[in-house]
Amino acid sequence: MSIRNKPNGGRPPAPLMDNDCMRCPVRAESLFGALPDDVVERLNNPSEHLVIPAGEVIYQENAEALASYTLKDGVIKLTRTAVNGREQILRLLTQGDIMGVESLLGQTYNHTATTLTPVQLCRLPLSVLKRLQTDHPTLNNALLARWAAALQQVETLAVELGTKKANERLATFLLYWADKNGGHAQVPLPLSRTETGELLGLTVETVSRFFAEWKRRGYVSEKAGVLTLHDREALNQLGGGYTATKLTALTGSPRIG
Amino acid sequence: MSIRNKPNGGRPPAPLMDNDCMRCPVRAESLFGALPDDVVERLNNPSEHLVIPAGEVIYQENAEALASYTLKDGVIKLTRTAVNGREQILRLLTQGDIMGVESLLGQTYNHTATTLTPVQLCRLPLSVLKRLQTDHPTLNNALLARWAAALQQVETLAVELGTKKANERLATFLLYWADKNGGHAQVPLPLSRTETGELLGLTVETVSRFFAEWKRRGYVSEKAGVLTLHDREALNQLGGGYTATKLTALTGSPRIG
DNA sequence: CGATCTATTGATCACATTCAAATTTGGTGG
DNA sequence: CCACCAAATTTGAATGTGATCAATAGATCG
Repeated sequence: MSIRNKPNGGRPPAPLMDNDCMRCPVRAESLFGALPDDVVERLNNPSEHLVIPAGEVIYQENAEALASYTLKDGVIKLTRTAVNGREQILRLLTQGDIMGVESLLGQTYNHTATTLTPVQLCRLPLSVLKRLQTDHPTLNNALLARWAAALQQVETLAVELGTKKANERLATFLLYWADKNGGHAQVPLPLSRTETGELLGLTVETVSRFFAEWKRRGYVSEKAGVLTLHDREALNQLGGGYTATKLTALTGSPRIG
Repeated sequence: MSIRNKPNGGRPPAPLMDNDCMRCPVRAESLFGALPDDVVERLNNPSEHLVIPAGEVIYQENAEALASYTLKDGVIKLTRTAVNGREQILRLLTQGDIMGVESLLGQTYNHTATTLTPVQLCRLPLSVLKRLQTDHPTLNNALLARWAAALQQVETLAVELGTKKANERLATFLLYWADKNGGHAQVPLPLSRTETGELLGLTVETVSRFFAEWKRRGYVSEKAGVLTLHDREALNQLGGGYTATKLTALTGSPRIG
């Protein structure tokens, strides 16, 4: 079984889902951490729980937006396609992240969302979200915090793309990804070489070459889609140092209930 | 007098400022388009009007945030500095844009804000903005729309940086900038060659070379900091076509008053 | 007018892409 | 369990692009 077929990129799976938002394991960190219990109670009906295999497209850039989603387990990439046809991965979503909310302000999705691992999603029709937003203005605080975090992430990506060389970008990304997944030396890497290139503005071959070199040097190793970082310091020096993004925006997200 | 010393990059200056938010020429398009008249009325005291020459830093990345700003006239760049010391311009602000609001969710500014032309600003202490946000939840809608627009912009930048070549990025940028400034053939370009490079992830020399070549070919000309586009089609083909960003998010911003 | 900063141009070099081929991996069914 | 296939990865060689280094020309401001 490939890494891409392991839920949550190989991490311990979230507890089994039922259709009860109240008992949702990601509720606290999700958007609805901001909503009172009785409101979340009534969410049961409209929201819909989905289990989707790896490699599926959840929605397409520019398609009419019908729903937003909360990612309960697994990894999803958000991409945009340039005029020349090349793809750019803009964000990688993991447990607790939301997507498709941008259509609150437009009619269409801004990205294509594709599963990189099997995924558990909670689907919320936009109509419901819009009503919630009207009825509970505090929800906007949570949305604002999410938007701010997304902006931070994409800004960081733009700085990487605009100021660093191939090996620096790749090294920084590996450290970032390990950090994001608990900071352990072992980390599932659900991105193919091609996808890693699409994130970092590089070709498959370039990505592959640096991986190969770093394996030779003993900086990293890889087995069954799980990456092991043996020499963070070496990568750190290559990447020019990785500093965790300020996440105050998210951790400080309001809990009203 | 260089272009950088012309307010608003050489465009007709905004009407003379007084300290009256009610008569502010950018109020409708500004954040406070969302606020009722009587509330804006009371803004007179706390908000402060500033006139600042070109080349000044308004605030620094990571500095403690004390105020947010509305840009009434002129051009400002928002930059972040990478670990290796190289700068990345993330956004260019023009009339009606706001900045420094990210500190609502953190303690510090996320960017360094530098004037590219003389500038007229409206400074609003964060304490006031926070109070407004609490008292008028609808303000969050306007903030959300701004944040969404900013995210769109930076995502577009990331796609440019990640998927396009030097000449494509530069061509696209020129078309974008002309479009943003009313779509006329003549456009003030308040960026130095170095700064253009810092926006597009290129060196001064590379930027200069393409400008030179395109001048030779008659695609563009330049005089006193004003760029003239003679052959948009040529640039369009180079850049792979420029499509205006969806701005529904902004144009649809709620007006409550 | 002279000093200083910015832009241009040229020559060389390093990096990353491209094109092509070989190899490995993971999944399939015998 | 092994053989086989398709897809992904790795590796090599050649090319092209953009960076770097260096020198000149031009603009701006006191």
